[in-house]
Amino acid sequence: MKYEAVVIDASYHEENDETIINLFCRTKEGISLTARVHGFDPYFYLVSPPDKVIDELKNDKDVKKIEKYTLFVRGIERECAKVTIRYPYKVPEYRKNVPEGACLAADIPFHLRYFFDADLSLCVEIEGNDVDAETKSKYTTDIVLDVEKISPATPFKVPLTVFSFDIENSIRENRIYVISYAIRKGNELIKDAIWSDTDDEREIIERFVEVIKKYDPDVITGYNIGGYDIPVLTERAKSNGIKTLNIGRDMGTFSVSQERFWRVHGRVVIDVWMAVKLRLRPKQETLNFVAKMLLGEEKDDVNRLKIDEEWKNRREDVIRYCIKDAELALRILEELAEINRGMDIAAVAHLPLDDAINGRTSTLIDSLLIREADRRNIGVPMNKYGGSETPIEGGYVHSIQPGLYHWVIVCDFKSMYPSIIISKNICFTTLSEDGEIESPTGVRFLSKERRVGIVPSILERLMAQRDEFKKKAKRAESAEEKAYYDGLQNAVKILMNSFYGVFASSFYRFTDKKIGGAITAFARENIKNVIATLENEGIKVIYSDTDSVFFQSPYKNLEEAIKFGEEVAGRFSKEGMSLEFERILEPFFSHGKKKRYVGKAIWPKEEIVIRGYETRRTDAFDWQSEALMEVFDAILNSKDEKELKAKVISRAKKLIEMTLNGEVPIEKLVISRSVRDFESYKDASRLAHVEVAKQIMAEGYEFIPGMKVSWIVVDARKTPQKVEPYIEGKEFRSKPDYEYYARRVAMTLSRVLEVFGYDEDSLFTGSRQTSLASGSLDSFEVEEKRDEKPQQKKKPTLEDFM
DNA sequence: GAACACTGCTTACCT
DNA sequence: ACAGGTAAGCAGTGTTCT
Repeated sequence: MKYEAVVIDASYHEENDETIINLFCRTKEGISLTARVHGFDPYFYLVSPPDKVIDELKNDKDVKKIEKYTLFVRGIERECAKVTIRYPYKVPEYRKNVPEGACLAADIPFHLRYFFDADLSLCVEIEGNDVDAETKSKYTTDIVLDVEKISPATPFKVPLTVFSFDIENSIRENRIYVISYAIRKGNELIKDAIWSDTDDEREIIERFVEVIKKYDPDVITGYNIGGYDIPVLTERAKSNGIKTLNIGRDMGTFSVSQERFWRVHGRVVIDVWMAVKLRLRPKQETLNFVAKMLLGEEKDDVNRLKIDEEWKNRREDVIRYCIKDAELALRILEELAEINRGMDIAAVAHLPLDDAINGRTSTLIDSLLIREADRRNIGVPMNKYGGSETPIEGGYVHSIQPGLYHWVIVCDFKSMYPSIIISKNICFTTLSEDGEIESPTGVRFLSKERRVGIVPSILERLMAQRDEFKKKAKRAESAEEKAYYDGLQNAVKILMNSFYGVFASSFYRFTDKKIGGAITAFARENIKNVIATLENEGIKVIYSDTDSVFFQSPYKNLEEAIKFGEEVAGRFSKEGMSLEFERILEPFFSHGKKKRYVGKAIWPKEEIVIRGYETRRTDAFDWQSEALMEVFDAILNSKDEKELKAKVISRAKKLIEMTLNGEVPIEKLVISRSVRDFESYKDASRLAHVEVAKQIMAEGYEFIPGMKVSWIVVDARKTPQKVEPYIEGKEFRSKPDYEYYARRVAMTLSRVLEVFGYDEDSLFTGSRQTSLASGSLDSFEVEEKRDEKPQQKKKPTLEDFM
């Protein structure tokens, strides 16, 4: 029988003195399948090993084979020994006895080592034989095969079974009352809950395990399961004398890898909270807040703080509430398309789904790079941990003069760092003192003619692949097909842009700081050259950040501005570097600080573009963001200075006055911030957000490091300022410090408004402004900005507005 | 003693 | 355990002005 399937997760285990690799799959037909691979042994390389070492290894009963290889290591060909051993778990023992740098490829997870060597990808074609009944009983999948033949298959999509769960347990004694679940299987949504009339906890857990076995899900998910539900389940199973919680497809249990990352063989564990944090960046991260925001639905009304009484008095409601939680988490995950995204990354990085979703960025790069290195007999060094080096210099950011500008053209280099790597042949395999390509840092790389770097060639391939997917998306005949290719091209883009980061990191196996430094140096040189050239032509360059350049169009009409933008973009696109004409902003405003601007895009589509400002920040309170937004609206839409002033000054004053008078809904004053592990702070005792986290824990609410907490400032005159937690659904009784809030609003608005002084010429010209005497506009004075070093100015105070 | 300047720590953002 | 560059708020400390 031949199966086409996606590899959900891969693991290995010992069986009768043999290491077996398990590939846990879901087939095209929707069958769950375990493919068992026999006969693959772990190995590593030793660089120029002394004869003595080889002799020792030859006599080692755990060493199966020693072969000679010539590998390219640190710039030259070296004699190496490939050492094949019996057990994967023994590899660390061998590598720790070898001097640094003399051991290669001894830190690659064994299941990935196999994946790379067999050149597999997310989608595979498997042929094999059914195993005997006894072996089959060790797995939960529909089919268990011993693999005869396996090969990569062209990517396809398979609907996965996703299992979301939620636990309600007693606060007093930790005991589990109910476990609910919501399962997506095809188009079906199955919802139910497990509890016991006699409150037999062991029975609840055992029935939960049965449900997992029955539905055999590919993904286990839930809201905050990593920090809460899984630890509770694991602990309660232990307390009940359950030896292994057979959740895995190999009947294994959860294991924790690095702090809060849970894994279980055969399934992908996804914490919806993590996905939400990453994709949505919401102001608050509670399930209720996110569900409301994303699905327009709220949780049922059960008081979790009084769960013991609730369970006694309104059991049905608690069960319903619990089911709803599991369902909401599932639907949020679907809304975020997190699994699809993971499948796309896995497909282009050629990894099992779990490694693509829960793995590190370096794993994605490893997957491409190690295969290519092996093909070309290039030694694969190990990652080097510890040792923090001096950071390399990053991107160039052009300082920005405060003001309102018109007809601003934005261009940016497409995939700038990957383009530089390709065009300058930057790679650890081309790094050489007698290279012909010299970076501004003085580091040299060999020309393509002498040696094509493996990183540049991989990136070139990815670029071509991305173009191909883009073409297919364009030609797609259905919306579904278009979305499919669009997902893949986006995954390739993410992958390409991840290369620079790992090469600039201090621990990655192929990293050399000289490489990362050379990339950014070329980038700075390039963008500075664009800026200088434009300025020489008399074009006013307004701003630039890393790979983008904002400049004023000499033409104040759409048709000619577009033509000009296209002309500039075309002119600076060369040597594989493509400058793209991104948009026209009319008008464009900044108060003179880098990474903060706002503009009205009029081409290619109409939209408001805001970067950096409080409206983008999750730690600003809504009232502050909304007030600033009103000001931006006025700035972007006023016909002239008079209209702007008429609109905005009195309105700003009014908003601040309202704040001072407490005429603000309390929920618009909520401030939220993330809180790390308490131990990680230098001095946690005076940080408002940390105090809030401690307080909500003391009140019995869930808090897990990394979570956002919310509060309201009630007295800012005290040091440290006095704050109180703000908890949804709980009435806030204290009085906010309205003066504090008014001052914060005043600060935010004045930063922007002080750009507009009384000098009529300076307004709406976008030209550099001259210093203005403050006049009847209260404190909205404008100061001259000179190059990099802005002068210190007097802080505007609340009184300035009154 | 209030006001201010400056530093260190912290978070979130931009590319 | 993918990078660096940047703004801004708060606490603490030292300095200056009143």
